[in-house]
Amino acid sequence: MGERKPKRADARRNEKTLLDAAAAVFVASGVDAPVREIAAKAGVGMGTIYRHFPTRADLIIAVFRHQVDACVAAGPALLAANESPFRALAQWVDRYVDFVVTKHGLAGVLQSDQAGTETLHAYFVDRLVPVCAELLDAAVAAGEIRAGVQPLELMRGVGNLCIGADTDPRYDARKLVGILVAGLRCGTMDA
Amino acid sequence: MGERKPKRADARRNEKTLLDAAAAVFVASGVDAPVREIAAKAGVGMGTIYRHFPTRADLIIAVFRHQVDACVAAGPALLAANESPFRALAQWVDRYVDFVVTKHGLAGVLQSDQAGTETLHAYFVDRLVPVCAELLDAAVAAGEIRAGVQPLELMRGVGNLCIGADTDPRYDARKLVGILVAGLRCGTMDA
DNA sequence: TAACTATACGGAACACTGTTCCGCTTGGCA
DNA sequence: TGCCAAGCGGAACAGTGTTCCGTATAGTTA
Repeated sequence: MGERKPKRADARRNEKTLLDAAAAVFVASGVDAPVREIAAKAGVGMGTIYRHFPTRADLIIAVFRHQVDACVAAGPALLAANESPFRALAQWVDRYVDFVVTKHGLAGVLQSDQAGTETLHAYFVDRLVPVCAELLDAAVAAGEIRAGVQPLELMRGVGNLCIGADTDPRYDARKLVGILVAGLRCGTMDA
Repeated sequence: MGERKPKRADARRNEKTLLDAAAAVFVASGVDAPVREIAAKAGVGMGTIYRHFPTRADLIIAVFRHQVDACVAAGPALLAANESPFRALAQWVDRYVDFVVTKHGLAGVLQSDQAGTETLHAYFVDRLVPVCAELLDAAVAAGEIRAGVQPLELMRGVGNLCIGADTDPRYDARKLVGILVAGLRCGTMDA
């Protein structure tokens, strides 16, 4: 598994053109830009875009795949480089937030329960949750944070906090995520 | 100010019918149910629904107005009833979360940057932020939480954390909000 | 080089949104 | 009873994501 059947030359060329165009449009108009805009930017018809990327979510995944991979790789690296697992976790979360916040509207698309988004959501979860789990477990084992927080919960919470950070300058997602992470240190809330 | 010009009898009747239908549909199909579905449920044409509620957001506001008012009223009450302003804040936030989480998709609509949602967003912010500010200030003044967190930030953060809580049983918004609130107690994060 | 075919392409068409428009109906009054 | 502004219904519009299918062509074979 892994190797794709070699496609026709024009198909390969179009796929790359589309990825470049999508990346450019995502930066310029946000991740929720119309598919037609991307097709137009690439100088390609609707059929072409949908044969290469069966759904909008697949295109988004393809564009951000490398950055997600980098984030996944950063987890163990931070854990190895830090004395404190908690600091590794905090830094990893910061890195993830930086990634999400700088892509206009990515956080919104990620959490939207619109049809067709399940693939995208699942991709991020599948890749990132295991890494988060590792960091979380290490921090718990070191006694630095409370136990009982699920990795999936934390990832979704962080992702959610990033929503709208790019459209409202009064809303500082990094700050709130910082507070959330700080909250992990305190014991269960005594309300 | 305050008193509306008296409308025709059928208009008043339709307005109430629409509110009831909308409330029912929101419960059954979520807050993002199609407008047509609400019109159908009310046995009314599209024109009628849009004359009474110029935009989807206005209808949502009308349906939830009472519950928002109740939440606004609860703020000062909790502050008066609690020895600790922090506990008042925590309880108030819990109450808000309960409200938002039990309305399918409300949190999502609230944060969506879709066109036409500004009114809805503005309504919630205008009503709730002052209350939040009061509680927040009191807790800061009592030295129970860190300073420097803006009321708007906290409200948006809490609202964001509620997104998707109704569609994924593995995601517990109340728990995460609890962690966020707990994070307010700790000093600035020492990453 | 010429023919042939699986592969790929373009873009019109579809289904579904929120919203607007306008001809028709009707409540309430003279 | 007759009038008409207020109100109504629902077709039509504009903007989504997605599908479909007739046409063009890359790559192979004669």
